[in-house]
Amino acid sequence: MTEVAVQLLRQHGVQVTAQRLAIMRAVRSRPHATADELTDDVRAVIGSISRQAVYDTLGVLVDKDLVRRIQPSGSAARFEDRVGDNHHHLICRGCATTFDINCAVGEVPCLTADDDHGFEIDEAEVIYWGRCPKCLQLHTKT
Amino acid sequence: MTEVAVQLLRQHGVQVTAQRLAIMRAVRSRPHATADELTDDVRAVIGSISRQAVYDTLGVLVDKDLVRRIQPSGSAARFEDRVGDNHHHLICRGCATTFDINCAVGEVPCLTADDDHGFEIDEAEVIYWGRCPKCLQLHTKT
DNA sequence: ATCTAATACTTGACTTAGTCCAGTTTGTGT
DNA sequence: ACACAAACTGGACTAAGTCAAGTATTAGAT
Repeated sequence: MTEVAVQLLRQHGVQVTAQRLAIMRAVRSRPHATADELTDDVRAVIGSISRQAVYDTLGVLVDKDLVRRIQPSGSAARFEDRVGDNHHHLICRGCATTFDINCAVGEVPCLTADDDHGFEIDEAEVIYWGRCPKCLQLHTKT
Repeated sequence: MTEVAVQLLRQHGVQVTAQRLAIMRAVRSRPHATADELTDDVRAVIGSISRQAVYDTLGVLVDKDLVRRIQPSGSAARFEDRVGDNHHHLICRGCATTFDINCAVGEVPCLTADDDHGFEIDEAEVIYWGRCPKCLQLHTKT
């Protein structure tokens, strides 16, 4: 029985390499990590990898919709393997902690703009900004 | 009669300087511009300005809610002076052209997450991604 | 009108995130 | 096992933004 990651890659016509598998596992085990954090994780497992391989692979995975890239203000891009369910994100302005949020109103109302200006829209990205409980305490708001 | 920009700054307890006024006018006259583009615009008007002054000023203006910062994937931060009305954005994946979009469902449904994880949420940012008519033509999709 | 303290601006070095490119290595179908 | 396409490495480079020290400007008090 072949690992699921291997199958996923094959299914999408992508060559299977040690680096790619390690990156996929890293994304899975630490959602919302930056490319740098993933690089560290991968190095801890397979010894070494070039920065370029990490960026290339993440690019390929995003392209094949095996991984989703989110890019919040003021921080590097983050990656997650939860794809295809149109969920959103809640990010702390203080510490950048990120949570997944299910689509707000049950259906997918956020997916339809009132005027599409002739665009072919393929995604509606929603980010909720605020402060997590921990950061609220620190900035003593009386 | 004092210019509106001057009044706005004074009202928010911010010193009025030639640089700040020029930046505010630039943001007003070219919405969704990057810091670099604004720098160029300002230089064209008042001769010269340091990069730092531009970043500082934009930071102050964003802080005082006189300007809003948006940070789309794969491009530098962009700024606009339309604030306080919770509108969203439609961005072309091809050329980064950006349009304002009024809140999708009339009310503000996008502002409430189904589970706030104890966060104090202050903003829901929505970005619609797609391809503008021009870019659709180029990538001949038959 | 002048002075002064606080605020803002300039310059230049630095950092972080990411890309480009040339050369080497590895995966996969035959 | 072979060959070639695809992927990886290493190093230089770029873009966006920040830091810090010194100089100039603003705005309120005299």
